[in-house]
Amino acid sequence: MTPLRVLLADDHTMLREGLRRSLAGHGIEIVGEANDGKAALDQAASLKPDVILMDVTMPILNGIDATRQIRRTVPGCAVVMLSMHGETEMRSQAAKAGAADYLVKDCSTDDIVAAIYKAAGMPPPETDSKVLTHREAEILQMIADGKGTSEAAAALFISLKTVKNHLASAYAKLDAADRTQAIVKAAKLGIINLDV
Amino acid sequence: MTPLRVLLADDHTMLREGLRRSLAGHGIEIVGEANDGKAALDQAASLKPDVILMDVTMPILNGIDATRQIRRTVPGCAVVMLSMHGETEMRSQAAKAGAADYLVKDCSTDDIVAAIYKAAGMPPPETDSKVLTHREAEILQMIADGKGTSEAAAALFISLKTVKNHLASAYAKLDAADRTQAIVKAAKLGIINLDV
DNA sequence: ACAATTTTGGGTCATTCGACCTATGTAGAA
DNA sequence: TTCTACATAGGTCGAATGACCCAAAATTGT
Repeated sequence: MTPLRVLLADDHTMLREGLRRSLAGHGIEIVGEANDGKAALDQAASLKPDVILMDVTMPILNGIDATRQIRRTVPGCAVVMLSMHGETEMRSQAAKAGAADYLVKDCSTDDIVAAIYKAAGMPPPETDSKVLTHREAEILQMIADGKGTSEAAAALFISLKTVKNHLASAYAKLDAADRTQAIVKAAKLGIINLDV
Repeated sequence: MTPLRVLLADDHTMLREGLRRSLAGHGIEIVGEANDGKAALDQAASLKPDVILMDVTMPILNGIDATRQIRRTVPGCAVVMLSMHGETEMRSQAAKAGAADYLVKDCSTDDIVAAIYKAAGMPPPETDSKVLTHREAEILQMIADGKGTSEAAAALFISLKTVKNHLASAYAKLDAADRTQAIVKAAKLGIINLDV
């Protein structure tokens, strides 16, 4: 019922925003973001997230060392490590530091979601909040970002009619009377994201 | 810059929601709500809010006793007491327990805001995010809550035209092209609230 | 008392929106 | 293969929306 509370720890803002977007709609709530290992440590203590998605290479304090300390000081937080490459060496170090999992950054969103739930000791919510199709959610997100119907159509290289159809379908599924309600409801469900 | 983190402790859900609404748009973030004194104690420790708005009469553990314990265990949290009545007796007990202020529940939102900032040792943000007039924000909130234009008009006993005018005015101030963008922007600014 | 702001109300206009309908191609599942 | 779901695209139609004007109470501040 209550969404998994996740902390993002990565020094790349762009990647964090991408993750924030990608993880929306999977019952995952991003409760905080950290730029470096030290910040991750602090936020882990104060926010007590269920899971921390932590990059290996970060300034000030690297992800491995941060994980080791977090596992000691905040044992309730599971840590999923992210890395650019899949070096065996790193994997074992991460495991030794107490990481629940180790992912390479080019894996799919579903992989990340699965790893997060596995780390939290929960099964992924399957069809849970997957009320909307990818396309519907994508278009709804663009509307929430301030694009108009025709702008969304242009950006996606599809017809205005198609955008309207997807929106209409989304409204029906969300039981929303208009796009404003749809945005609000989708945001509440975590299907789209109003941040950034 | 960063909003004041406030915890609401009151056993009346309705009053909490009202406060949540009222305090939006004053640079105040409601980080949690508690139903009773014990929950307030727990959440004060875990959330470490800047200020706690605490009712005097609550089940399990009353507000005065909860305040006393919180002031001892989480000295960083200032406590503003709320009461139905302004008994002198209570006031002095609250002060003795370490409350920063004591408000009667029929005071205005501005009074509460002022008390919260005073308790946090900060000046209220004056004209800060007061981009919209009360009426504009009120109507925008109703739209966000799923009401249509005419429903809002009916609820406020004013003309449909007036509602449209307020909305148009709000759009202009928020630099929003339509109501959806206006809702999103207003929510980001904390002027309205998408929760509840 | 006066000025400024807010709230209220009106009108017109083109544009957009959402409801309702059908239809095609492409997947994937049974 | 057949069936289902999805994405794509079109049409029509009435209603709602937003842009652009305007003005008069009511409130507030000075």
